[in-house]
Amino acid sequence: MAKPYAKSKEMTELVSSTSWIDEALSSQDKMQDQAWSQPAYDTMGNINSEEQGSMDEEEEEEGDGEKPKRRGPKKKKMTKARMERFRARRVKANARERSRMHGLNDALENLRSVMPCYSRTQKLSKIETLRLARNYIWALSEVLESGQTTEGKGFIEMLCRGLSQPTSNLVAGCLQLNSPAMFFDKHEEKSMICESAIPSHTFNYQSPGLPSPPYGNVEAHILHLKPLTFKSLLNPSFVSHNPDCPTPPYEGPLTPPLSITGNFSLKQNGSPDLNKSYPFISQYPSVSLGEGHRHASHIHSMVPRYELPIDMTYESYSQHVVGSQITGIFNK
DNA sequence: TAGGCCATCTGGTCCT
DNA sequence: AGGACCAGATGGCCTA
Repeated sequence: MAKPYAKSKEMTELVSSTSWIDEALSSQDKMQDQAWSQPAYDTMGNINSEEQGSMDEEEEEEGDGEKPKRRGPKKKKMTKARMERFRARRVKANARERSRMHGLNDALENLRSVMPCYSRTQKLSKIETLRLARNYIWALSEVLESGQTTEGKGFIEMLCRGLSQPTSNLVAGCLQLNSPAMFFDKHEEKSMICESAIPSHTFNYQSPGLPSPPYGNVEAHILHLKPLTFKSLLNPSFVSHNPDCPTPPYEGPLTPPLSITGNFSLKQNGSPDLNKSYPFISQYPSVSLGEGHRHASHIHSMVPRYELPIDMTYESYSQHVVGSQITGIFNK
């Protein structure tokens, strides 16, 4: 089952460290040195005559008089010098490729950080990040064009389209948790929460009969939604131990607000908004945008994208924010 | 143990 | 020639 990917400790340290590449390079060089120090074999598994004879000529006529002559450029034999050059090229190319992929991953991490549901410890997989990003853009477009609210099932449905069930749970859990009013406005929705017999710790965002992850029918995903159980959320062990915990405790500086122009703008000076002790913290402190962007900015700021402060559990959050509303329901 | 996800290596292709 | 990009192969890690 696809689960939000959590990097191992070593991997996290490796990525965050600046010295990883040197170490990786040196260790890989060592390994490759060992590999390359072995006698050179040709494609048939025979020891290369150049290695045996230690000739330094780079090109040599191939001495097989039996096989028919081949057209095209003659295949150069791998002399020692050519092998060394090839090895050096290969090592450099590998390093470049690693660097390129790290750049790609950095970009992906940036993308993750502006998703409506972000955690550094429990990351969306690459493919799910891209899918969620696509949905996010689409959902925001819908909000802008049709005036649809971001605080409703419709918004969550748009976000969850095509996502795997675990990711849908994650996103829905995040957004529902931070938009409690959404599910307490209507009587029937209260009933759904109270009546849903939900096993253990998972968000019951599943749709019975739905193809298992990864990517079942989109409509099935969103049309069979049930709200999460706040009961499970209120269990501290759920927050601290459960791998499905939607947003682990906030653990770092806020992610930069997304500029409407498509650039990521980062407030250089501490924003008063960031220093406030919110029960949960908006990711988008007010930014100065042009008149034309005002509406878009407003819409964007409405997107329920929050992370819990580090010292706040879901329980304390729920008690603090939802208060008697939830308590009353659970006491039934 | 299978499956998902990942990083890395590698060879091919295209471009400068 | 060398760099960027890509896709396939491989093996490690993690979880159900």
